[in-house]
Amino acid sequence: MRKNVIPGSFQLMKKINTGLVFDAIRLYAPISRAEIAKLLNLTPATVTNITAELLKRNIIMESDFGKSNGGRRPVLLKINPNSYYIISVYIGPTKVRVATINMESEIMCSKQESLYSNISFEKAKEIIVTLIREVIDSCIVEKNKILGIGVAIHGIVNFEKGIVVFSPNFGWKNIGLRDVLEKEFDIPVFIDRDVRAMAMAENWYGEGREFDDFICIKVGYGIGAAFIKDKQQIRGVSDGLGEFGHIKIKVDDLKCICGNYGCLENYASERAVIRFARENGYEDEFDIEKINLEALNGNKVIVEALKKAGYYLGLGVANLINIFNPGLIIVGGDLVDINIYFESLIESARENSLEDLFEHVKIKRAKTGKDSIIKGAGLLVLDSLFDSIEGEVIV
Amino acid sequence: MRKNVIPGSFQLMKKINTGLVFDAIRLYAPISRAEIAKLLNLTPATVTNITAELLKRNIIMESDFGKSNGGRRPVLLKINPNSYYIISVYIGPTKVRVATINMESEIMCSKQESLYSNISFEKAKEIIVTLIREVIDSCIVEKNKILGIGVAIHGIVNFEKGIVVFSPNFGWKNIGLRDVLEKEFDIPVFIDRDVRAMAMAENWYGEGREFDDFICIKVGYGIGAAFIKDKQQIRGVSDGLGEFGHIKIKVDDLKCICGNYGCLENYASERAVIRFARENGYEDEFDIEKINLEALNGNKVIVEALKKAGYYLGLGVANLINIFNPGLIIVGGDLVDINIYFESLIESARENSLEDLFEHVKIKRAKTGKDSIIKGAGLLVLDSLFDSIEGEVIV
DNA sequence: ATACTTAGTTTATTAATTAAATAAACATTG
DNA sequence: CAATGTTTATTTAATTAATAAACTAAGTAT
Repeated sequence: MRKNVIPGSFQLMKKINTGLVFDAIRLYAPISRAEIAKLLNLTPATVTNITAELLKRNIIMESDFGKSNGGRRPVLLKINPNSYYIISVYIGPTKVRVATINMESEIMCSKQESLYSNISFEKAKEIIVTLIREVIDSCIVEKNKILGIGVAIHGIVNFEKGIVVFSPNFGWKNIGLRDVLEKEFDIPVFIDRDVRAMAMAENWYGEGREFDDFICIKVGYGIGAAFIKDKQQIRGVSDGLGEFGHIKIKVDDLKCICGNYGCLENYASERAVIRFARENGYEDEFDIEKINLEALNGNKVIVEALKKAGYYLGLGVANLINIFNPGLIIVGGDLVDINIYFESLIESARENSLEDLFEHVKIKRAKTGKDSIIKGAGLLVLDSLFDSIEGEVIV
Repeated sequence: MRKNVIPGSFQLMKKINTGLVFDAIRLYAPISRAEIAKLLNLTPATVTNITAELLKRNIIMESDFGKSNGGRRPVLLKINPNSYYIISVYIGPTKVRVATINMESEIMCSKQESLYSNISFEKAKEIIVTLIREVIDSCIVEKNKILGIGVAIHGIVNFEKGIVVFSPNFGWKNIGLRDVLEKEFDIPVFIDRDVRAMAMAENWYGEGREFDDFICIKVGYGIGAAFIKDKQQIRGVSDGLGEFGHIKIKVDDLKCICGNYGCLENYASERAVIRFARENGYEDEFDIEKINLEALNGNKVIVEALKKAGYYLGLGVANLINIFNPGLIIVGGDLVDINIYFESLIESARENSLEDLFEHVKIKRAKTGKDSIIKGAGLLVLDSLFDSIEGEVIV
């Protein structure tokens, strides 16, 4: 039996158009009603109605007059940045960061705390809950202005069920994090994996702004991917989509932490760069900053290691291009910021993909920087703003 | 700027619901109005309205009474098989087949003709046009009952533009096949690649019937893939999605016809099986039937070649599983019908994918058999039945 | 000063779903 | 077996939200 059956209804119509208008303002503010109507193929009257409602709810505001185009001056609309707030949580492998962000994804205040390997969920929960309370208090946000809590976490997450399926660093398995936080704070909670949060940040504030569909890749200790289609996340049948680091690019080669052999992660991640360098006799301690420094200094072993890893990621990217014919691939992570790695990856992607397909794809570095994941976590909440079933919206 | 902006409107509402009702009848006929309403979350009144229109247009018909469930007996609806017809064309590497199919994708009559390598488009066009005329004549179809022409062709096709981008066997490049046929017959023409047609057949009449989303793989001389999401084809930014045969699974290994190295096609296609067998000293002439026979007879060289090729396809399939977390993968083609190959592929897919993801995927052989592509070509037309912009439908 | 443009709102209309009432046809039960 | 309740389907009226068209507002161009 089919699952995704959403019949046409007035609610749906309204939801679609309200969402489109909101998105148009998010993307192109300041923008006039007339422009929105043209952009979305809606009649001016419909735009007036919808914007009136958004204005009444304080979600948007009239900001200024635009320049006349030979007639009455347009009234420019924009998001009302501080009408509502979102609590963003990023649970990384070594620390947790909590922030209050506003409707324009600006960070109002932010606190963080260290985490350690194999920390129990109980302990971590206490830390997280405390940070959330602190952040709420320090921003003096009225509690009824908080739309919800968005959580990004490394590892495997089931968005629909709100469960942390597996968090390698902490050893957590099947933790019902959403329910815990919803019970604690009594507001809606959304949980997703880090790379998906990053993709959402790029979707609305980064390279993906002008695109409906793109692929986002995050290279770190491991490698993950997110797929955006029609500005929405695709999550796969069991919310497991995006284990891009575990595609096989070599047969029966190195064993991976996942138990299999020849996974891309072994050849293209930070782990891989370190291994390549070690194999060629580099003996110093190093982290990602050291690598970058050495690369800039022209250390041959490091340069070669970066080139090699970049080559392999390019191979993986080429596979995505050949399979999926995407228009945009966004790559993020510390390694990607190193030119040698990025250039090698581009060259390899070009070399290993079909020419006709490579011609149509743009490969870009993530634009949203250090805060992308925490901002993206918040966008999980914002994206649900017009999703409620009964036509009743959260706010 | 966003591209796929379809605002909510009455037209859209109607189109969605009419499409859903039609699809429900296609999939679950004979089915009553009440069941449709329950299935689709529509009110009985809406279903009455929509079915009344479909009845008036002769697209569906009332077939029989169902058993009472304690009240009035339901009236069962089904597709009116012979209300309209579709001309289906499959242009394979060595032959072209043309058929008339009815609304239930039954083949009413079918003719075929050989083609040869490097045949000019002019010659081929003449053959195809003649076959279409013959098929129309021999079925005594009133011309105004023909919905359109659906064409499936091997190689690279641009569905939107209706262009054959590249047909390796014939050496065709950028042929405007749709325009040629539309000018000739003055009815709508739709063109797509063979694997996508196959996917459509599986979508409505094969393993994909109960699924919204799946991946379809066709193994032949080469290897292609199609992606179905929400029962619709995904085609990629330049209609080039699905070059699954050209993902790299070995680094710097065998050169492929595409110019690159280490493509999956080199290790998992019919070509690969033949090469593996040759490498191990098998010298007879052989085609796919011979291979199957030898496999059944336990010829070790052939068996090993099949196992090896199956292993590699499984590796590619595992990559798809890891990347996309699909719920269903359908594999078709002559090789797949050979048990040794298929079993090896399943085992390899299991071995090379993440356990959590493999658990959620079903890997099935294509169910629609020899006629799948020609039927699928017709479904390209049927799927556009309610697509017209003005709310005016083709019929 | 007049005519024309563009922006945005208001009013009336329209399309299509939805709710509610009704009818048809059957099953169940005391 | 008559009365009652169910299920199926249609009809009617209500409702929703988009749309068309008229209109107001506020500008530019000549």
